Amino acid sequence: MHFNIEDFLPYLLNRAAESSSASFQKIYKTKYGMLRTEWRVLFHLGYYNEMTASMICQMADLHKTKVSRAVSALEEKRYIHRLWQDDDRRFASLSLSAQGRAVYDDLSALAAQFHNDLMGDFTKEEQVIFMDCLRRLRGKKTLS
Amino acid sequence: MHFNIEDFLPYLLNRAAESSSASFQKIYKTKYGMLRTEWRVLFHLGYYNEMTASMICQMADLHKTKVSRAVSALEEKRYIHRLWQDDDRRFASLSLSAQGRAVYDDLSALAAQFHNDLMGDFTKEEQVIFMDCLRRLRGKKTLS
DNA sequence: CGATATTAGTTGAAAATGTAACTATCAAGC
DNA sequence: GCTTGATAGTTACATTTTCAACTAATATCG
Repeated sequence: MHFNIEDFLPYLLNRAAESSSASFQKIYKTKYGMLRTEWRVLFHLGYYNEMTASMICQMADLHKTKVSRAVSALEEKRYIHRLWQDDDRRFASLSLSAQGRAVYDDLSALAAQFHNDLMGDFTKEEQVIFMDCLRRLRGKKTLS
Repeated sequence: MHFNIEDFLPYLLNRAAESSSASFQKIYKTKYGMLRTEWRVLFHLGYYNEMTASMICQMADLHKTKVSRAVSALEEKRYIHRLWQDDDRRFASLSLSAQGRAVYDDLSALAAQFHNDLMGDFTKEEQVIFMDCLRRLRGKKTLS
């Protein structure tokens, strides 16, 4: 059984992920002082409007400590509101502040543009297959 | 311009990369106590036989401090030899020890199997396109 | 040769992450 | 109501990573 470095899927995926994230990371980092997890939380809230931290954990497959810290950081930056629920006081409902919404609007527009730039090299057919493979891979755990 | 979370390529790539790395990571971590960078360095040496640290930095797109620490760790585990060159005493030629080679053989066989498991869901045509897209993406830096 | 610039690699401090233990609240069974 | 067990989220500590400064060796240019 031959093993070729450059063809090893997890490695290829990581290289592609790192390389594709790198330049976009610079944007939200320098422009808004956010870390990657903060950006992830922000765009989940921007997209779904209202979520609890544990919902974000599930959807984004992030550990609760990471989300907890990101939420604190975003709250300190005044990008989100945290509303502790009366019917179950363990939960807090999270949502974007007006300022956070503005940041989200700016970044999501850039993200969409960035996405299109990346995809631009591929034919329509390649795009469909590529995205489909990625989606099917996400969540799959082999050799457990 | 619409922005859909689940379709944002860097996010999809990161999710797929994290998920596909997670279970394999457990193997080299529990079985040989290695970190990801150490595994990367190890398989580069296994594949290319002899490299300097800076060659690994270039090929694997890793920062020199990360490689430096991984090399020290691998040397401490007696998986690699470090040979300082006489003609240019800044360089050290790195190579696997017999023990390191054995570890590499074991892990690369598992890696090949793991890779095939992951790819197993895709048709031959999908595989070709998918890998091709990944390779083209790696190295591309947009919106710089 | 001697000054300056590069290159290979290391190290220390600060930032970020992961792990496990923790608090606080609610739910279920008795 | 009271005990036990789950769930939401935080905190403390150890491990990793990052960033910048560092040493040591070679290269370049006068």
